[in-house]
Amino acid sequence: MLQYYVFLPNRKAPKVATERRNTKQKQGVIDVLKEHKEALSADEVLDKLDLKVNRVTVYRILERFEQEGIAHRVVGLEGKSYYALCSDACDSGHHHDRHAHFQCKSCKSLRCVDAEVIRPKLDNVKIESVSVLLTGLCESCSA
Amino acid sequence: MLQYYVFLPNRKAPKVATERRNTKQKQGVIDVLKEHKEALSADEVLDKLDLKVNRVTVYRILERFEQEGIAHRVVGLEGKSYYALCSDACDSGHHHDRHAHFQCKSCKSLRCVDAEVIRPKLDNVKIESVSVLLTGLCESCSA
DNA sequence: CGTAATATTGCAACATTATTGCAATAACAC
DNA sequence: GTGTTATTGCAATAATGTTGCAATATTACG
Ligand SMILES: [Mn+2]
Ligand SMILES: [Mn+2]
Ligand SMILES: [Zn+2]
Ligand SMILES: [Zn+2]
Repeated sequence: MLQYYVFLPNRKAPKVATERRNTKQKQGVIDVLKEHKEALSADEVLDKLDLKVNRVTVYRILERFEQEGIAHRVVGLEGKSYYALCSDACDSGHHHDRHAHFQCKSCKSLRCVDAEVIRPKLDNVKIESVSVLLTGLCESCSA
Repeated sequence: MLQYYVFLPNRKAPKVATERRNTKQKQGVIDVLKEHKEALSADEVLDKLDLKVNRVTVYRILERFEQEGIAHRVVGLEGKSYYALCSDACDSGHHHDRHAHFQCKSCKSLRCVDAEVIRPKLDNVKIESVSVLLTGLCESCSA
């Protein structure tokens, strides 16, 4: 069966198949993200990859996954980016995840939490995204 | 009149006065933050300072202002830190600002918005802070 | 299948933001 | 004024992410 960039179940093929190529590096990143419930930084992904992949490639893959709606990005309190696979049906360019995230102040681990986020109204400006980051001590660190 | 670290009106003097010293650099940073309604990054503060101050010093001053409850820090989507004076009565180590922030996707300008943020409950972990970052295009950039 | 087109990768260099160590300076208590 | 030491400035370093470009590997197509 011919596959067009099918990394995840229920994933639509892009209009022009040749625009995207299925590589073992991308698949590796997908696998790592799938295996971990926490959101991961580029370095964390790199560490957990079986395959030897260049640092820059991981950055580029994660960036593209975000654009394509395969993963979403969360900025931690230290300014680092963390990525997690999108659970909802996110489109290329439009994320529909509307959940909050939690980051541990101590170990910096960051994860999606099951708390829906509502989009407030603001005068004069149109709000395109809302990010909610909760912080505190995680289970391990508070024990 | 003798002043003990009195940069802002209604500011309590610390227990031991010698722990804190009133310098023209700190006063300069305070003045810059007071003059601008937007939250400012370290570099922006540096630019707007009349006084010539070292870059590292600005970082250190802003960091301490946050610890002392003089200013609060917001992390933008690019991972940079922005600072704004605390309006509420924030204590050393405890911020009581409970408002959201808005950042323009285009010009990256970031500002406090008058939308109160409630603290959600989470199982297993105690939430210590909540940050809400709204993004979109600011008035200037959408025109 | 074999070939051509080109998306993707790897490497090295660079950019940006922030931190650290340490000696020089300056604010404050007395 | 003098001494103590918090604060500053400077240079070096760290951490995260980006860019240019040549080499490579994936896909389309005959
Ligand atoms: Mn998430
Ligand atoms: Mn604010
Ligand atoms: Zn933790
Ligand atoms: Zn703008």
